[in-house]
Amino acid sequence: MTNEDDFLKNYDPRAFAPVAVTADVVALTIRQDQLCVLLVKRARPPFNGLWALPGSFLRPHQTENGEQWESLEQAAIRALADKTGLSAASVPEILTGIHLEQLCSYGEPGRDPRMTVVSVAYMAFGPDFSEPSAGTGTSEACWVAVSALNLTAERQQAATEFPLAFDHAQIIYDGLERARAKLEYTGLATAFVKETFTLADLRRVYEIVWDTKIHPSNFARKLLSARHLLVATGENTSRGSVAGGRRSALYRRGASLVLMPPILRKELRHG
Amino acid sequence: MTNEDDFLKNYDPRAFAPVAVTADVVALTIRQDQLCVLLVKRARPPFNGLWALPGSFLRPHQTENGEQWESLEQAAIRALADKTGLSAASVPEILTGIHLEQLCSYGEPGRDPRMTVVSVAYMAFGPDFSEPSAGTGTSEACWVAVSALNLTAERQQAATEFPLAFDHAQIIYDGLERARAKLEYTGLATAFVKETFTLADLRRVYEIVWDTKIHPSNFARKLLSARHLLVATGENTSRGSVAGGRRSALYRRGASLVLMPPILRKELRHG
DNA sequence: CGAATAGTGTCTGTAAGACACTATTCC
DNA sequence: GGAATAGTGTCTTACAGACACTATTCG
Repeated sequence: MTNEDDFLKNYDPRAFAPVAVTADVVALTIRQDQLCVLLVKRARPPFNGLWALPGSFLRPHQTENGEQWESLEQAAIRALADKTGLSAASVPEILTGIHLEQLCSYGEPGRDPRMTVVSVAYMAFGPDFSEPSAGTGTSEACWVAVSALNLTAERQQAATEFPLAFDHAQIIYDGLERARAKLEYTGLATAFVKETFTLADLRRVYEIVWDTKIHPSNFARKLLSARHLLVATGENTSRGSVAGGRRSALYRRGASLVLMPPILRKELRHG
Repeated sequence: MTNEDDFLKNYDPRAFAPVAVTADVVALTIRQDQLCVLLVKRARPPFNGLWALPGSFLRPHQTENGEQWESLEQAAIRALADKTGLSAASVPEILTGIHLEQLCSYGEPGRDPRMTVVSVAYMAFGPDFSEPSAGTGTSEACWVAVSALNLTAERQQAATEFPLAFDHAQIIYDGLERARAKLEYTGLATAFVKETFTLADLRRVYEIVWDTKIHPSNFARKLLSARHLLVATGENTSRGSVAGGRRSALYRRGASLVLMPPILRKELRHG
């Protein structure tokens, strides 16, 4: 393959017009009975002062073998770490118990006024990220209830306290749809709770993300009938709720991530 | 916002190290009772002589307002048109009745030996694309039965007549999974058949994509019970099959794209 | 004890899968 | 007529949703 070798030696990557790639993260968690997304307040143009998803340009870093590029997923993790004031050292730590997955890519011309930017959006689900604090290029970072974003069915925003930069309203909208859909047929809800949890904890996740009430006993029957989704620890909670009540059994994530048969949202049933 | 304006005026996009973005298309259709994917044979390095998905670098084109970049979707359509010998003029035409959707993005360092390349993969589903012919940079283009690719569960290839370039084995594997999954809960099967079709045509799509047998009458009951998925045209086929048989009713896609309740694949039922 | 929560048992309606049976149509 | 396909009717089983009832636990 000397042909291939010659070709590569003479290849000039800068012959192409520049495109930039970013990894943006839609991080979701549940706080105070509300579904919240992690946002940062931009401290520089473009969209200075508006709110945005934590994101980062895909970039090379130095290794002993010279310049080495990071993967999209690494860039997403770095965005989550940088912009929330977590040290790079704690990256493996914040990933413990945090579920990261790719959402979608966005590349409409003009979505970034600087140049053509393709953003690969990721989703992060977690029970409790550490308290955010502003990172480079941002003046603030906080968890914002998604209801406060006033997202419309057209994936835009109505008047809000948190105006979003770029096309991030659209990305967050898509991310929420993904999260709601995945609760139906996967064990994603377990990503929102701590390592051990009760069925009531899980039910609360569904009720908050879907904004519905769910019948407790049927819910328990359904989740426990899915094989290898939940594993009983044999332990119980140390006490009932403040208002009284029996102590409930504790569970842990099982080997399976699929919820079969699925729980279908009422509004979607019957097409 | 003069601050923003100043910032943009002085912004140099070439300050960033180069990344390239491509749109690659996993085009699927059914030919001769086989699920087939569109592949091109590369006629230049890298991976000269190996098979690849039709793809194209995201690039600017000239308009009356100067340089304007295309969207990811436009690049995907262009890849489908260019590399299959269809003229650019026929692009709207080939899109008639072809369903295009984004699959996933791939950006592992080293996946392209030339430079860092992020590929945004799209899926295209159609009843019958026009006959492919080699485009720029390719020596051949044809529909290859996915079974001939010998894809393994690890998203690699076993020995095959069609060795794939880059990480395209992985992309195709992911695309097939997506297609199989979407048959369960959407009307995607209608994208594989002509504008009017019989229930047997649809059933054949399921049987080929899932590689299973499906009970005809239960299948019909299921699809007809999904509201607004199919619309009876009132017409029948002009004749039965070669071997005899009653004439069957013809249907058209309805307004709905969701199949609710879903048809679950046997191997996935019960978790 | 009374209120609140966890968990079990049971009934009912819906629908999936299986299959028998009728209706056509080609050869 | 015989084979093949389209479409209908019905039986059985499984399970979702509803709800009554028991078991705990806190104040």
